[in-house]
Amino acid sequence: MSLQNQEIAELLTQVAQLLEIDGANPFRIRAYRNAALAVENHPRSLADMVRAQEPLSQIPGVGNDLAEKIQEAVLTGRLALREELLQHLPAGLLQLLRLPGLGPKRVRTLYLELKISDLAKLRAAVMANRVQTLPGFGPKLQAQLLKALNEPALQSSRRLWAAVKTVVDELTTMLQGISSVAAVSAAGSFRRACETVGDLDLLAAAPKAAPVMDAFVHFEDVREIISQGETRATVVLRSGMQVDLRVVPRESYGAALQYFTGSQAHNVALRKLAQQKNLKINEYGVFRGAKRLAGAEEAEIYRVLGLACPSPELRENRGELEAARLKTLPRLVALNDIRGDLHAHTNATDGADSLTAMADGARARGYEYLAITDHSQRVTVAHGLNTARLAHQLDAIDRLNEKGSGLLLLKSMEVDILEDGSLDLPEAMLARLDLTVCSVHSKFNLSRTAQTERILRAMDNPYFSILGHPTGRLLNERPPYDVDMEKILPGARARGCFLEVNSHPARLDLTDIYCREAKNLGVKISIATDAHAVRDFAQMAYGLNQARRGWLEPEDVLNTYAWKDLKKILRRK
DNA sequence: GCCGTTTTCGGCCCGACTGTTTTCAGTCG
Repeated sequence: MSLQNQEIAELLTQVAQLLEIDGANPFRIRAYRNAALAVENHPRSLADMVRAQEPLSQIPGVGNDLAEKIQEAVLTGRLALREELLQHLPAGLLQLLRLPGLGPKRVRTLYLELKISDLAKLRAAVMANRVQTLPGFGPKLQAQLLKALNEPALQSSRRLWAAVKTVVDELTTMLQGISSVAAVSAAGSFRRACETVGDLDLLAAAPKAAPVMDAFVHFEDVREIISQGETRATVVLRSGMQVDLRVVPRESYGAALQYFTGSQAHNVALRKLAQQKNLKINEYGVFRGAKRLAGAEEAEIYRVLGLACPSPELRENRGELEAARLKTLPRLVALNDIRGDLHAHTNATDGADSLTAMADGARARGYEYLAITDHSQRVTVAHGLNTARLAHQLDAIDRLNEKGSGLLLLKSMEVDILEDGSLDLPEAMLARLDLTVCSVHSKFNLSRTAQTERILRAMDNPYFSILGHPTGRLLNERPPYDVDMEKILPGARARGCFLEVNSHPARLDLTDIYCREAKNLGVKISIATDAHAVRDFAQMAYGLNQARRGWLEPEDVLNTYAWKDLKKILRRK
């Protein structure tokens, strides 16, 4: 199996880190880092491009030399340069780089002066008090290293966006309560609506930073202050989450918000663009010489560069700057475009609420329709419906619809895709449904080929409508099953099938990259909550995040259509 | 190592904070 883009990016990053410890030309190192970012964010599989003999040097940041190295990585799974570097720089040094306070220079010093090549040797040297006497080290740094070695949990773990949202709401409310604060926002990966967030970045506008910083570091939930300067502070909350706050004057708020929202790759590209126009961007504004051209509002920053303002979700340097220049940015799908939910369970299987309660909940959200998609028989742990119980439910739905409450209940089921690719419901029953959500709930560990064929075979069934949670992953818990999305998407296209973005905060598959690929192929997406209770309907926001990161517009999303139109879209030829 | 509507050579995004220093290097985002 050939390397994924992320694995190629990881190899390039490792080379950059090793070159850095080696003391190589900083600009050469940057070239490897830039290339790693470009590869990681590239919408197409580089392995496919190599196979199709498409030139990799068309990717910005990848020149002839790196194109050759990437090709080597794809074809052999290895990089000769990386292995040469590892001849004289042990791989354990890369672990040392992850400790806060240790960068390439200090790691190099540790290795050259004390032959420290891994975490265990570092611990021994720290315990023997030998680190604090090295040049560039001191007692405080040594103590900090010991602490980090003793608390591996401090090494950053990423949290679900939905979990961070709670913290953001709390902290922004607290900061907004300070009378001098003119504006507050989360920035960074949270604002870009990434599926997980590492450190949380917050930004506030106030004429004087000191009172805001003071309130922040004394917030009741703060466990530890990592650093505190005049305008920036970093704390760790009791939950272990690290939060950075930056305070700027109101006239710089837009520039700071742009800057701290990132992504890094987006900002680097934006600054290069500014340079070409003889402008300088920093977190205080856009400047020509000493003259500030913009700063108070984020959109101004883009405007003075001749760009439309891309939504934060798009800022990954995946073509949004080009689209901003051409004024062709997408009109991203939003909550008020959503007309219904196409994946929901009731207490007939593993849901918590009754059919009528779910219908009432959907109506309360202003939806036009709700598909009831209880599990099929095979999912015994969820008490899946057999033919008789499903028939009973369909009759109940008919009776509710006849009452005409303003909400249309769609007859559906989350039908299991069995190992051989057949569907877990007889054809006569499938024929009674308005649509189906078909999902894999077993045999996650099939080979990539077998798993892909299993799903494509299921899609051959004319009653297959939507592939539910397409990769089966649970963020921070379970990896996706091995499936070739580069085959599934065109396969769905050819068969008139659709894919789901599952809005459960830990699922969120389809991922952003594949949402975009689906859009490009003309495969429409269902953004669905997989609600197991009325309260879960609120999860729609999380699925929307992912869809927006994937550049989806209302017309790309099944459940933005009125039922009379959706019915036609779903119809198989 | 990449890149070019001033350049095929000579640049390369920018600033805050800390600790180790004695004016600043290293780290981080």
